[in-house]
Amino acid sequence: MHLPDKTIERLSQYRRNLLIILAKGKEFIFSHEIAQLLHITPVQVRRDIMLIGYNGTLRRGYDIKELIDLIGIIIDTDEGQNVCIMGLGNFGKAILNYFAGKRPKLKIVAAFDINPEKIGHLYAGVPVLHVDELSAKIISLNISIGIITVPFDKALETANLLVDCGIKGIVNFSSKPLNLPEHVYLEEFDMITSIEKVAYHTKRN
Amino acid sequence: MHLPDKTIERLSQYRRNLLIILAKGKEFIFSHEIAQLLHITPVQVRRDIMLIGYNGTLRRGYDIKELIDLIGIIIDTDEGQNVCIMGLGNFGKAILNYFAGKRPKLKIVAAFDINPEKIGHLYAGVPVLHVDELSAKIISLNISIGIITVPFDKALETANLLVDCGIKGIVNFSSKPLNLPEHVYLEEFDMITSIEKVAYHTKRN
DNA sequence: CAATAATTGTTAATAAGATAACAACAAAAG
DNA sequence: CTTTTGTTGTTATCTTATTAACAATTATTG
Repeated sequence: MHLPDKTIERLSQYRRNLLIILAKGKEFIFSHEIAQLLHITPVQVRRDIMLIGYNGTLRRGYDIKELIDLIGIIIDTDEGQNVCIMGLGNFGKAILNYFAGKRPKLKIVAAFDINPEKIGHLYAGVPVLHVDELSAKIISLNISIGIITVPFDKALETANLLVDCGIKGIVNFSSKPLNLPEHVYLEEFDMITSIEKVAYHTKRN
Repeated sequence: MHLPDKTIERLSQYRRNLLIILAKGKEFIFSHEIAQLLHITPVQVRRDIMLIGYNGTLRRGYDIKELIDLIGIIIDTDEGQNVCIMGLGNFGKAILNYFAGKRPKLKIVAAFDINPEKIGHLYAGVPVLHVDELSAKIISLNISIGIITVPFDKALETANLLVDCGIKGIVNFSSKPLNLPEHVYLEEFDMITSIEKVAYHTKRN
């Protein structure tokens, strides 16, 4: 089954919002209610749900629990995946705090840095290790995803390091465009571009 | 002149990379060289450049300086725009460090928080103020763009506050989907979604 | 000086994504 | 029991974005 990229993004958001709704005790939800949560159209919600092969009940909507579970089956692996952060600056810390314990199937198990003052401690419950240990730890901790938050000029070597260690996917927060081998999935995440985009759009009037 | 959204994003990236190349003393650049920097196709580069109405010289390529300047005219305003950060957690700090002095036409002039220990100090050269001052400062400092880095559950009220103060554009890093009036431009920036997207794509094999 | 290679600018084709339209049908109302 | 209303699932349409194709033309080579 092929799913469009944008659908995957929305599924992630559906799930997060549905978890909150579920916790409030609601059991069923209509497409237009989900749409309202994300500020998109109901058609889009229905289409996404169609694409993943789920069926709601007419005039009752979608079973929230079932939908959450199905999205889990699509996005996560059974055993979950382990993640590491490259660079424990403010950015890395922000992600760690943010993530800590929130996604049971996506665990940040290590942060790597080169600053001796940081190494050996825990941050948000996650051990901070020296980059020299990367290779060994990726294997022993079974890490498949790396998040790059190092400064611009270290990004390239960090990415290469991860690739050499057999990483499967990378999220790059460094604003340095990366070029990875085909078998490594890359998600670029460029803050500056986002802000400049807003600058452009706020110009007119 | 209407420019596609994606073109704007790439222009921002072209400029940043061209600035580096220019600093190295290079004067002209071919479309395929720019393409290589961002790991996209040369056609796309040429098309973007066409859309902004710039002309290179055949077999010499594009004048780097001119291209940078033109991108500046498109993205920036003459006087520049002032930006504030809402929330001086790790995320806010990361952005401040990152940005400090880098974009002359896009200045972060204030950070707002509610923690009394932070207020009154400077961080990365930027004054940290109490949110109560927001309304006054947005006017006196002429702030037109706000960056939201507060936690999930504070995001909504923070956004409303900004809107009420007449902000023109918002970048939302909070993972809480926002719904703003039409006249306020919104850029959502969802870290968790990015990471989950990578999780999805690294599943297969 | 003629032929070849390289590179831009632009139009045409394809692909991806979003929106609209609507048939099917269940529940509610009369 | 019949009609109306609301909601899903899906196909068709429209829009946006990317890629391919190629004419025009300048520099380089022989």
